[in-house]
Amino acid sequence: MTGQEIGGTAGRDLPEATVGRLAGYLRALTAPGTAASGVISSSTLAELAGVNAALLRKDLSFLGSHGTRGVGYDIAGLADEIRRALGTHLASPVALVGIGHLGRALARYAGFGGRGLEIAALFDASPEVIGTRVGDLEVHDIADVVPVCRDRAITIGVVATPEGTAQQVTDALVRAGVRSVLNFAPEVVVVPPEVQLRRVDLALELQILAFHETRRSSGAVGG
Amino acid sequence: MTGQEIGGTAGRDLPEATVGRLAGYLRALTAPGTAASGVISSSTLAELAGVNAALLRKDLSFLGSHGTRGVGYDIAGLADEIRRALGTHLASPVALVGIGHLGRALARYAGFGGRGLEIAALFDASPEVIGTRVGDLEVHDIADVVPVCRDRAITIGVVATPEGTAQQVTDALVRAGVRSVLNFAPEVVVVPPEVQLRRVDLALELQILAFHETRRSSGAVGG
DNA sequence: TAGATTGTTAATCGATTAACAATC
DNA sequence: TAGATTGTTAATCGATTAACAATC
Repeated sequence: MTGQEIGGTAGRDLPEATVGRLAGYLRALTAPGTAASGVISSSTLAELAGVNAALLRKDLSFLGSHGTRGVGYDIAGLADEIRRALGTHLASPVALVGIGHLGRALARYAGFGGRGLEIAALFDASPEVIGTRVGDLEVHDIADVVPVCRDRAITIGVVATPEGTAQQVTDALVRAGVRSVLNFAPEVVVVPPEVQLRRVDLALELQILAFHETRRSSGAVGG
Repeated sequence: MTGQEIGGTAGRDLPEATVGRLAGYLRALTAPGTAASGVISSSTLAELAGVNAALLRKDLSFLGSHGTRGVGYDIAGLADEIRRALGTHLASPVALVGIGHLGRALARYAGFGGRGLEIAALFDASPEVIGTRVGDLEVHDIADVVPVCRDRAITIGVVATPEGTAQQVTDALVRAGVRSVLNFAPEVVVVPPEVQLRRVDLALELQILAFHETRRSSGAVGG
């Protein structure tokens, strides 16, 4: 799992944490408030992205990116380099399972397009939802997940179903050829070793926040 | 920022990462599939929670928790210890701003109750939404955020509004006395130093997943 | 006692930061 | 040249893991 340099192509082997931040840099670079051309210094961009400038430079150095000493980074060029590194030009098709409120929020989320992601198929188990449309897409029966995903060459799946269903939904996605799963259900899901799994627990972040808040109000720490 | 032991009370000074996992242990301990009484070993619980057993024992050691060597941990007793450490018995009131799909998903999220969190007030800016009800709660005008939050002693806020509004909504929450903010909008938000801020970027997790997926399918690493 | 499992130490790993030589 | 800013090194920090003595 340590740095394997492959074929001399720079920017292949990015630390996990760097990948997560690069998206933030790209967002800052392309935000309405940022000039589209010209140069930007690491300290300015770092402030826009909310990180330390040394960390930003370190992250960019993984891309083999080269700014100009004494000057800064070319805005358009840097944006292109990050896009290339993240593969945002490839528009990976994504299957979204569970068309409740969270699923709809994700389906309509505007930010996907520019980030190399395209919601390509929607699935649900409820007869009232199957056959309806959300935006441009029709909601399919989860029972059809295998043919639909195969047909659209979908390899990424998002599980936004109610608690208790995540494992079977994930199993179905894996049978359909999905190799990466993002699970929003607050359950442990098991996948074969060749399948990548990430989890987002919406309540957890809030719980962590509440923990610190409670600690403060009970006077545990000064300041 | 290094371990300050305060007043001899065990479990006060938990590493950030430990706090996040404790919630997962509690969930596993209280899941339907787990016995409610008896003992459980660190390796069994670790598997249920999806973590390494040594890490689990280390996390629990921060609580001053004491299992029984050669036996394991008392299930009910451990659950209580974790609840106490996380403060889940305190039911912190939370204000939720932005009653779109994401906001509704959060408002109805069943998992909050048992986790020390209570959505106590809803706010939106849209006249069509203000005055409607979601579950037991009426949606208030965001303009009323100060009196409503003060009245209900709310110190935690969740921002689930469309892009471009997060900063002003956060400012309003801070004016209303909120000291911890969870921001779901994919923007950098600035808060006074005494206010705690966390961010969740829903698209980011998917983008990270897609990055690894793309890497694999382009043959960058052997599998 | 023998077997099992904790609690803790020490080693490892990865991520962040400060500092500064290189260089535009 | 003088000033500015990168790219990189070394120091630091925190989190994870393996190993094992303690002990039930």
